[in-house]
Amino acid sequence: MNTNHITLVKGQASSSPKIGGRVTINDLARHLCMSKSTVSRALNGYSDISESTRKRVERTAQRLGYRPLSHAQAIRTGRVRAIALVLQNDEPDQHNPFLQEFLAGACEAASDLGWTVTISTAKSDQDMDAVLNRLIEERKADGFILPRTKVTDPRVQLLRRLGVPYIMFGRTGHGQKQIDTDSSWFDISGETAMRNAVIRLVELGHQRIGYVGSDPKFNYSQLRREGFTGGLHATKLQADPDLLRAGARTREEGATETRALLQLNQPPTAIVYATDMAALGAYRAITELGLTVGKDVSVVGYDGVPESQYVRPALTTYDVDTRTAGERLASLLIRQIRGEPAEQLRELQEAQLVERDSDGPPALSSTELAAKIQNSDLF
Amino acid sequence: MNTNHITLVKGQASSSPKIGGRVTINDLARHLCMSKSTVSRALNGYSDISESTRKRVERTAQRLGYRPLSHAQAIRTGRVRAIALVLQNDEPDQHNPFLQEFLAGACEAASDLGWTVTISTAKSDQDMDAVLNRLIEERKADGFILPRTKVTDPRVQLLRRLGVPYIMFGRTGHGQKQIDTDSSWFDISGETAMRNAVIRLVELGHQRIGYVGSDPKFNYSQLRREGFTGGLHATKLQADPDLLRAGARTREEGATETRALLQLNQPPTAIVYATDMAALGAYRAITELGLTVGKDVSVVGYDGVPESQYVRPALTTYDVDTRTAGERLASLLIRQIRGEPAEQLRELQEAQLVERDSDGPPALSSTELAAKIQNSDLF
DNA sequence: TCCGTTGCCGAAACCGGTTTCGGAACAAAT
DNA sequence: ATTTGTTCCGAAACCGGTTTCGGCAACGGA
Repeated sequence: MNTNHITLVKGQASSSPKIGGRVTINDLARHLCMSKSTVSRALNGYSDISESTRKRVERTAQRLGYRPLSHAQAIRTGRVRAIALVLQNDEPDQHNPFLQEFLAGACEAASDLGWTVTISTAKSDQDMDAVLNRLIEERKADGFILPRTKVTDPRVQLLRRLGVPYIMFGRTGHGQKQIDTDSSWFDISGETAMRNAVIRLVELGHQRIGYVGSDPKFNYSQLRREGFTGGLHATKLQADPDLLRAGARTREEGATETRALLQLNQPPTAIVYATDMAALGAYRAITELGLTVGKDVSVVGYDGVPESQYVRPALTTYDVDTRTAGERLASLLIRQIRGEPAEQLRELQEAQLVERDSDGPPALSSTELAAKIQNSDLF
Repeated sequence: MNTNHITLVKGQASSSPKIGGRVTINDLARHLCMSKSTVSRALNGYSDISESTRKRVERTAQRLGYRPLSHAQAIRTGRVRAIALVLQNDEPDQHNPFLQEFLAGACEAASDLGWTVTISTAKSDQDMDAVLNRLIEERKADGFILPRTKVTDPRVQLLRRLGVPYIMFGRTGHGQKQIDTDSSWFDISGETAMRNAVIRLVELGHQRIGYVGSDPKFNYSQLRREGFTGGLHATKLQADPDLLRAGARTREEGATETRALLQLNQPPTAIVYATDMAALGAYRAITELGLTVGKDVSVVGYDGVPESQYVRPALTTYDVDTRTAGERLASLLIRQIRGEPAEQLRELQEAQLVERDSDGPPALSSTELAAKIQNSDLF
């Protein structure tokens, strides 16, 4: 009777201020007739709780649908169980067709572990610094995913200085020199793709192969370019510096660089592009010279943008699995936050060749091609 | 001397457990020699704090760089100062080129007010329910932005039932019947654009104008279709049901619907598309029939996807300012959470016509066009 | 002069969790 | 029969804020 009376009174006392029907740790403790400290430790796997009570707590928590508020935990633990993604918004040709898939991957991975993803955007490098600082000061996230790693990346410097966990999408450093010895990263081996592209084209019979790179400030540009030259080396083709063009960030620049290549005395019969955007720009340049993509000039891209399957001829490219990238990045970052050493959390993945119609055996030799272009130029 | 001693001791006592150098409300109160409750009320604009002390508190807070932890506030207030965006991921042709701009707008608006954006993805309608429930239970957000409003939207039902603030990107209901009398929304008037497209084409000399709609489950599809028929009505053109095609969700379906239209006995000399994707699909269908886009068949799209400016001929379309949409949505939602009545937080914006090369005066009459198509079909 | 307001602030409770600390109960060792 | 450990749990402090409540001082009115 006595206990009954007590529970009744307690029940009343607690039910009136309860907001939104949430069940708190106090409700749970009351239900179990134990202290809330025991409940908390049971749920958090402390070793000084007996196996039997732990089970009991877990079952009841499950049954009552108890879910701790991450921000209530955060006030003591300092962890909000959230990771952040800060997008930089000042690049040209901003439309990123992969973003949704990337987010889907990251969100799913985070969600499976009971974490959430907060997102923010920055307009410039300075703004990026401000945004990161704000998120850190207000502890809106326990760690950061850094997309589009630059060769020297101010974000990395800031986060490392503050000791905040982060993971890069892309490596820093290239060639032999691995600059970051203590960062974790996930990346897709663009250099392998570029290398394979060269080998593929050589096997198709090409002798002169051009290359159009991407924005040199991003680390992947360096890597892809090295992959390309590595491919030349592997196939014993000599590297003609005239055939190496850098820095096509947009479709238009891709067209411009392509024109430059095709107007050489010895134009390439095939061109490898560091990005699909540049490759798509090339279509126009090639067509305008009266040439046919995939016959007169072979084109190979990289990224696997959706448009690549719709252009005519469809673009042969190396497809990047962006969804998996998001997934791996989130999951690796969370593991890092949970204490695993950053330098052990690294993964490299290959891009997938998608063979389509924009490349094939050369229809003409470089010299013949030059003549044809010379001709069309007269108009 | 005495005070000096005290501050020293207190400073020591507080500096040792201080984590990450953050300045807390206790630090601030100590600095100001007042109670933390006064500090809190001063910063939150309570009326029982004198103007002079409020100023003093604010200045010192500024100087010391004090920023309250939103999750520490949340535990008492129930507000985390965050809005959520849940993306649904099961649509075909998933690549949303606008997402980044949309996010940029939303993040910037939120950030300016000191709020953050958390993001999540759902794989299906049921999953959407689960994701929303989780975010609400764990109070990860104070309100939700719902993109791609459906005609009957389960998300709206759930959130309304739970009394959680939300704002729709798009209206529900169409025609005369405004179903939601108490929801807030932001939308772009697709119906006006469709209507204007018809008027524009009629002024160019077209008599038979076709329409290819979008996925009927989305509310905007209904609205745009009504806009199109409204345009016919306004120009005294009679509405031929054969010329109305529904439900092209992808490029391929856009091509299919276009073929169906062009193989009518009296084909349209111009076609209006509810989405650019469908319009881009039409290019192939039109070309395959030996016709020229912009001469034999005029094409007008809607959305303003980046690709629309790169196809040849460049696509005339109605451009949607997605960035502003994100900005307005976030800012309206936050105002709603802060207490403004939802039904007063509604905004409608117009899409911008971008005149390009895919439409023009009809080269042939409908009958001549039919003959030409008949001919090409023989091959 | 006394009293009732009013303005302004501090003390303390509170929010929902985590973590420290100490002690009860029991078993094993001396 | 004590001592010494273990095992396991409760009480209470704590995290960084907000909010309630009460009280002191000054002020105005009678």
